[in-house]
Amino acid sequence: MGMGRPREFDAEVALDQAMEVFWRHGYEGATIAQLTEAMGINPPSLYACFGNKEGLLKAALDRYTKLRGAWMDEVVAAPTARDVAERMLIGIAEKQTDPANPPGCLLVQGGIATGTGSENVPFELAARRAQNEDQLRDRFVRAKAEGDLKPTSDPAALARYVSAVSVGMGVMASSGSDCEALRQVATVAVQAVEAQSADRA
Amino acid sequence: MGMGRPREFDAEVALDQAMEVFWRHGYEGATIAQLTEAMGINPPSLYACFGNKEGLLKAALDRYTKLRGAWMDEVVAAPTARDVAERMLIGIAEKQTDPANPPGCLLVQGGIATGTGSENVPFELAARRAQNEDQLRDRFVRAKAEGDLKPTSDPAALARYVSAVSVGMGVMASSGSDCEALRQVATVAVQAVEAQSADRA
DNA sequence: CCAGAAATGTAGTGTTCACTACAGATGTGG
DNA sequence: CCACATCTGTAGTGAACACTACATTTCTGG
Repeated sequence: MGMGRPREFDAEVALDQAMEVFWRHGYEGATIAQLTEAMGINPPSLYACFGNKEGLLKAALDRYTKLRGAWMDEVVAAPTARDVAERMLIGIAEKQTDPANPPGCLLVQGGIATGTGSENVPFELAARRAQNEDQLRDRFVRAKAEGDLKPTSDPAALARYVSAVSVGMGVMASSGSDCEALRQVATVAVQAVEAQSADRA
Repeated sequence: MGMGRPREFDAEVALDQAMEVFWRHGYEGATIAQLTEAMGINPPSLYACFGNKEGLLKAALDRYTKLRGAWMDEVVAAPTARDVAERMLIGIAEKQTDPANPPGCLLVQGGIATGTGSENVPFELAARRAQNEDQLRDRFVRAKAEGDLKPTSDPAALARYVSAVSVGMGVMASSGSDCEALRQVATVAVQAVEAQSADRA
């Protein structure tokens, strides 16, 4: 009894291509047509190999986390907690803007869908968030002028930081974190602003 | 020449309902059927009043930012930069987990689509992110045991914090922020971890 | 009370989507 | 070389989607 016709494509190479599509367009924004084209195969091959669209995503996530797992191991190998945080966050800044990859993180971006015809919606949302950031920056500029923030502080960077933490908390909340968890994040986050504040008189 | 039949629904009330649907399901995840049902109107009324789905989203965003604008005014009225940050971030922790509203922030959640049949994808992504957080927490527990972090520090909260900042940076990157902007955020963020570190010997 | 203007409800339209039936191709074991 | 198992390409399938034609209703101005 024969073993059947062998597969004509490399599953790992195909997964890399699928990962890129999910990364760039999100789970729902990625269509089977886009995926099969990027993977260089036809729909029946995709379904025979990965079950369905969600199975393909999970396989791509496995590959993604495996690739990043090696990097995370390096991160936690840093000598101090401070250095761990620095290595991780600075590394993320570089990785997530590396033109070799789609921007952002698959684990976040995968949930952001930009189906054909509504690619501008994410930018519309980003523009609204930027308004908040501007308002914060103006306030921090004033704080610096008043001597409330250190002369060496960067009000724009601080505003961006608070805005980024807010966004992170928003994603956490939407995936089920409770108020206490968010409050813990907020409490820690405030300490960075405190570190930029002038000493009390 | 008559003025036509008057509208039978209140546009602002309908917008509130639409905002809730976009907030809960994201832009693409929200279907016209869901929107019209929540708004208590039929599709032709929706299109006559708001143009199309994207027009409805923008109107809902306008209403959302208007509602939050009042709150942001209170936030920036705090006496110091530190208090501004605290008021904002603690307030967000409470608002985004308030059961009266969908979880998270419309300005972020609007871009996260969970169309019918794939509601579990965001949780799948969240679970993968939680793995990273666990790894960080373990590392920070060790750091505390080694005396690297202060005895009063909370390793789990620190890990959640670093994870939240990472997510926020991911969203920023995906909406166009460059490496330098992210690096600024990272640099500020590290200072909160530094504040929890024991003094150098 | 009547003519015109605008909103409403019903019932679709064409398109796109994830997914699959089917026939042919290509391999292995006996 | 033959029976069988598995992959491949073509060509669809039904369902869901955003959006709309149309007839009807409800109002205003004269």
